[in-house]
Amino acid sequence: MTPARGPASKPDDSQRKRRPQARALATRDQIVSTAIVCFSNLGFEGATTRWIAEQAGVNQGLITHHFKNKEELWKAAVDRLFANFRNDFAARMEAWQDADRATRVRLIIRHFVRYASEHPEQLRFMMQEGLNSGPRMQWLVENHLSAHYPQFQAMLRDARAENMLIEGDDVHIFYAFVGAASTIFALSAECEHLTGLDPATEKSIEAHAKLVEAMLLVTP
Amino acid sequence: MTPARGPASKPDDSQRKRRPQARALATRDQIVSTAIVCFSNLGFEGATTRWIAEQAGVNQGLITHHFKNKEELWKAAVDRLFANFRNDFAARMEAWQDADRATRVRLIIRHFVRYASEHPEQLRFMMQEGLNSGPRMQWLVENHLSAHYPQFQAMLRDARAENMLIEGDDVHIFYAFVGAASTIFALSAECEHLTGLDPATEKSIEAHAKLVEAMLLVTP
DNA sequence: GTCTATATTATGATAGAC
DNA sequence: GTCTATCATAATATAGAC
Repeated sequence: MTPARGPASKPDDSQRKRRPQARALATRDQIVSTAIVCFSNLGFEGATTRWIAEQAGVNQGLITHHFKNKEELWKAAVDRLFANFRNDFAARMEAWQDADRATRVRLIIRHFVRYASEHPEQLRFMMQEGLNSGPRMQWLVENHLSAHYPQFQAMLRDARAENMLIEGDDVHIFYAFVGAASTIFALSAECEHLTGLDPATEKSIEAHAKLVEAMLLVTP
Repeated sequence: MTPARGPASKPDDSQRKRRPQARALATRDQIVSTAIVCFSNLGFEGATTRWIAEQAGVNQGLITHHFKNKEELWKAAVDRLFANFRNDFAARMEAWQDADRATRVRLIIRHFVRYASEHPEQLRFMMQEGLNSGPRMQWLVENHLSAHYPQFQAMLRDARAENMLIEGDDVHIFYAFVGAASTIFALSAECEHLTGLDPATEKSIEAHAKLVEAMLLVTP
């Protein structure tokens, strides 16, 4: 397949270095992307390495080579997932730095709903693991969730300073907010079967964001 | 183990009928109860029939005998789960039939939160299956969920008639409500790891019920 | 109905050629 | 780094004694 590279029996390293590495990284990338979808839809046990490899269009042996085992692949998938989340919100917060505090609170709430609609795999992932209390859930909390919760609390502090937040303590508001914002998108297939509504349409996302905002914030 | 029943080599049916049947029903019951916990915690693929049999204290072969296969056991577990839910709410609705409409709406909302806290397995079960769109999810919607959704809509109708409901359409309010009410209990292990709060305490349940009620109903 | 033993399959992981 | 072939294991389902 690859074009002949002349009579040299052992190719020198300078030629061989870049290209294979780039391809290897692409392979790794492709496996992680596919793993995110598989794990979030089927759970850790439900997703098989064979199926992930097949969907990714790579050989099953490569999963072992790049990630050692299924558990490490799962961690790589989670890392990618939260890196995307962090990058997205970091960019937004920078864009909103000039807005006043009350407006920023509303923007964050609405954007979280929008992010949930665009990344239902993130929410499914969290629920797949959060439902039982195994070691993977613990790893997830310690390595990722625990860093995000204080950011959420900071938002609540701002909202309270503006007298716009519903009464309740942080923990209850956190889970009520996350649940209200994300469940419809995490269960989008069920929603469509049950009610006929596809929650992923622009109109539906906007309606849900408006509802969640109204649920959390008191009318002035 | 069983006391000798005399010299009769073939026991007559009248004596043999009741006792073994009662024991068989108890076995069936025990398997279903255990299956509910296992399936809701680990998901369909994660829960193994071996583990369920072991936890239930019965032989693995009995699962096949009573339920034919894993799928049928799962359906039996769902049927039991929703039967409990229906019975519980039917009893409540009867007890509240004399209350005025506005009070009944508040009672239903609060009781749903309380039920969620007392039966986190129900919510975990729904989420385990609702996250992917396989045939089990379809079965669940058609055989159980589709019967409950109109009841929820009836409650919304009452609430709107009393001008106490937040603005939004039925589908969005439904999933926002279910998510806000149940997520904290479905993810109780995660919640405790992340925040230190055990959501299953009486104080916490009451606080969450109050919050969810405030999120759904407008202040008069 | 209950149990023991086993057949069959499918999964995660590995070995080794290229 | 990539691929094929294979091992070891664990799961569902079955067969048949009691």
